Order: sequence, then structure tokens, then C-alpha cells
Amino acid sequence: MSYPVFAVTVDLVVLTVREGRLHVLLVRRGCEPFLGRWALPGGFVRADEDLAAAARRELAEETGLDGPGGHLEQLASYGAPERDPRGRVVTVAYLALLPDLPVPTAGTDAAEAEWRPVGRLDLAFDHDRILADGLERARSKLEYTPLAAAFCPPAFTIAALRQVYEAVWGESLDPRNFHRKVTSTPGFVSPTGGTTEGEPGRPARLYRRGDATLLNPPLLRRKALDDRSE
Amino acid sequence: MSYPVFAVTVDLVVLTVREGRLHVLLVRRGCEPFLGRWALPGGFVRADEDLAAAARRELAEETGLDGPGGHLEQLASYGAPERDPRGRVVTVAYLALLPDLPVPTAGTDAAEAEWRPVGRLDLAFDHDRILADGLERARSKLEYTPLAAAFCPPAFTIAALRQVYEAVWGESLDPRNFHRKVTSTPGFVSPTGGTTEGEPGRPARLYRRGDATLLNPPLLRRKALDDRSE
DNA sequence: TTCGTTATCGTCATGATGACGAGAAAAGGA
DNA sequence: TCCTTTTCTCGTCATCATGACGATAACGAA
Repeated sequence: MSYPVFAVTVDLVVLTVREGRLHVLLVRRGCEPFLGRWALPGGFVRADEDLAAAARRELAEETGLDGPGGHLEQLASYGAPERDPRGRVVTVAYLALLPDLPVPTAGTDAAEAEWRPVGRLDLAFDHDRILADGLERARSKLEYTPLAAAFCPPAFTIAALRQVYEAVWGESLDPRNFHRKVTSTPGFVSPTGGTTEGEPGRPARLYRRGDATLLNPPLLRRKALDDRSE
Repeated sequence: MSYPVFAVTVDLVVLTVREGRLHVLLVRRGCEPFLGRWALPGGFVRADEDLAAAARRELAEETGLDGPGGHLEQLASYGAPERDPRGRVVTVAYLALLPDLPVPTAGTDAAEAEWRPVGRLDLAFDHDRILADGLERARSKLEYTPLAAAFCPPAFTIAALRQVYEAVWGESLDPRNFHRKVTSTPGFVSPTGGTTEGEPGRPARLYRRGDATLLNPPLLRRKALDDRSE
């Protein structure tokens, strides 16, 4: 039996919260096609490499960070025949949520890399669509899982966690109700015993991630966006 | 730039509810590898074919049905280097939810096809894992979307919809509370005006799918299962 | 000390849900 | 015909989660 031949890439939607806004990691393409255009970081899967391993490798190459604390999961795959002018390329997109980090160092095949606030971008390939899907996944994940903590350093305050929700969802939340919800949901966060120091206002207790993987009941947005279908 | 060469397949997790139990469509493999073993239906993506189009084509070939009423969505991709002895094959899995249909006719490359109750199966390749991911996705989707109606014919009773939930979740629901929830959630279902006839008991009103894409608030399972992580 | 700021705790009304009672509307048998 | 069985549909009530918001605690700065 004969069958068509494909190339397979991984592309990364790497999100973080900086200065109260949600940012995505972009690279300026250093080779054709779309030379000079902004795109999601990514690259070809190697001959003997698992998809998840390729995603982790690309993430380490682009951000210089592969340590724990963040989150990486498969997002979706994209394989329209015309999506890459070089030929038949299927890309497996991954979604990464990271705490705020120093400015990333450019990888080998990327001329530049930088954090950009999410919004109207005009990316190479079908990366606008991939980014949109990644954003919707991230917003939805925050409702049903404690993954917001993946945007935070190992120890964080409830207020910092709330600001993650506000940045990702783009809406403001009542600090008192949010505090009640987070601290009363078993396994969401657990106190470290420490507090903040030197900040304005009353010191805040520090927490780390709990061991829950699912929030029950979930923490729902006010306005549910359209479901992504197909 | 050179890069490794892959084959790309689509595999389908096709689910339906028959006699109150959740069933998955399996085919017996008619060629190597895993000849004679049960597997998910699927096949190679053609040279000029989109991934979703390939999934729809395979679904039509295996079930003989491509009409509306069901639901098809991308599930996840699997690309471990050793997952197919023929070489580097990445598969994009799709999840299909269909109303109960006549026994499927075997496709060209499948010796047999049949509905099997979900449970301990021993499938070819990594299809046990793909099936498990598909089941968890389906269970979760029923919580947050009105997709349970995809398992039902165009007009259905509330009781039939409840039996879908009971089959997919494997737990029984209170008929009265379920009725209240479904009929009071805007856009979940809308009455057709008709009723059942000839059935035992009081005739039931018939409904069709509403126009909502998301249930807010959701209809949650009692026991949340583990989140699928990557 | 006083004020501004932020964190944390409480209160109250409202809405969703689980448990369950009870009537409505059919088929079928005595 | 009349009763029983079955299933659908509507209500009731206690409980829990949530939104709105008041009040107090604990810091730094003026």
C-alpha cells in the first residue's frame, strides 16, 4: 500500500501574564516562507521523537526554560493542504502556560522572540487561528482546573491568582468572592505559611498549587464564549 | 532544510447508544500489521485532503452515513515513534457521536465492522488509549454542551436524552430533576409539538436540539474523573 | 497618629440542585 | 367498565454555591 508523504511540525502557543495582561510568545521568522513575519514558535518533529518531546524541546529552545511550574498540553492539529507553501505539512499545536519570565532568548532558527499582548496580530501560516484556539482553551481550562497557578511562581498570593484570571478572561472579579472560592475549594491551593513583605497594604498569605486536577464545582466566567467546533 | 518524512492517518472513535449502553464502532483489520485484531476505523489522509475531510470520508465509508444529526470533532493526535511498525505514522483522532443506526457495513479495507459495548477491549496500535481519551472527552462534553442530542434522532423525548447521559456517564439520574434542568436551560432543547404514541405510560412530548452551543450552568457529573493530562 | 491600601472575614438575598411527593395520561388486564 | 401499571410532568423543600457588598485587620507612608 502506498500513501502520501507529510512533514510534521509542532507549534507552540506559549502564554504568560505580564503586568496584568495576557501575552503570547512570538518569533520573527528567519527563513522562507513568511520571512520576517511574526509566527508562533515551532519546528519540525525529528525522526525518532515523540510529539510531546518535540514540543518540550522547542519550548526549551525558545524560552530557555524547561523547568517545572508551567504547564504543557496538546492543543490540536492543523493540516489544510495549502497551509504551508513548501508542501504537505501537518502541525500539532501545543499550549504552554508559564509564569512571567525574563525576555526570552531567540532560538537558532528565529531571528527574534518576544512577548506580545494578545489581540489583533497578523501571524504567518494559520497561526492566527491556532492562537485563537489556544486562547479559548486556556480560558476554558481556567474554569474547570486549577491551572491558573501555572502562570504563577511556586509561591503566590490569592490576589496574584485572581489577576491571572482577570488577565486571561478579560473581566474583573470580586476579590472577596474569589478569595472565598479559592480557599474553600479542596485541593485548589494550600498555604505555605509565609506572607508577602514590603508590599503596600496588609501582608498577604502565600500559597502553592494544591493537588486537585479538576475544580468541582467549576469557577465559571460570566459570559460563556462560543464553543469551538470541528 | 531537510526534515523527516511521516505518514498521516485519521482514526475515528465513533460512539453511539444502543439498548441503554454506550457502544464504539470497531473494525477487524484486514491487512498487516495487527491483521485480524480489532481496531478503530481509520485510514491514510490523501495527498490533497484536509484532516477534517479525511475524517468525514472515513466516517462515511465505515458507517454508510454522512448525513446531519451526528457530531464530529477533532480529538487529539498521537505520534509515538514506535506506535506503528510500518514506520513513522502520526494519527489524528476524531470523535464522532451518532444516533443509533443499523449495523454498519464493512468498508473496503475492513474485513468486518461492528458495534461493541465500551469496556475492556484489546485493540491494535495505541487504540485503547485513543478510545479512553475519546470516552473521557465525550463524558466531559455532555457536561458543558447540549451534544447529548447528537446521540438521538431528530425528534426525541427527555427520557431518551436522559438515557444517553446515563449510558455515557454510567450513572443514573433523577428523571424529574433532569427534566427540570433540560427544559429550563435556554437553547438546550425546543419542543416540536408532537408526542410519542403507542409507548407504555403517559405520552411524552418530543423535542429537537436547541441552538445553544454551551450549557450555562453546566450539567455536572457527581464524581469528576481525573483530568487527562499530556 | 492618621490615612490609604490591600487582605481577610461575614452577612444576606438569590439561584441551582438533590431528594422526593403527587397528579396526569396513556396501555392493558380483570 | 374499572383498576393497575407505567411513565411523564409539575411542585415542594432543604441545602449549597454564588453575587453583592459591609466591616475589620494589618501593613506603609505622610
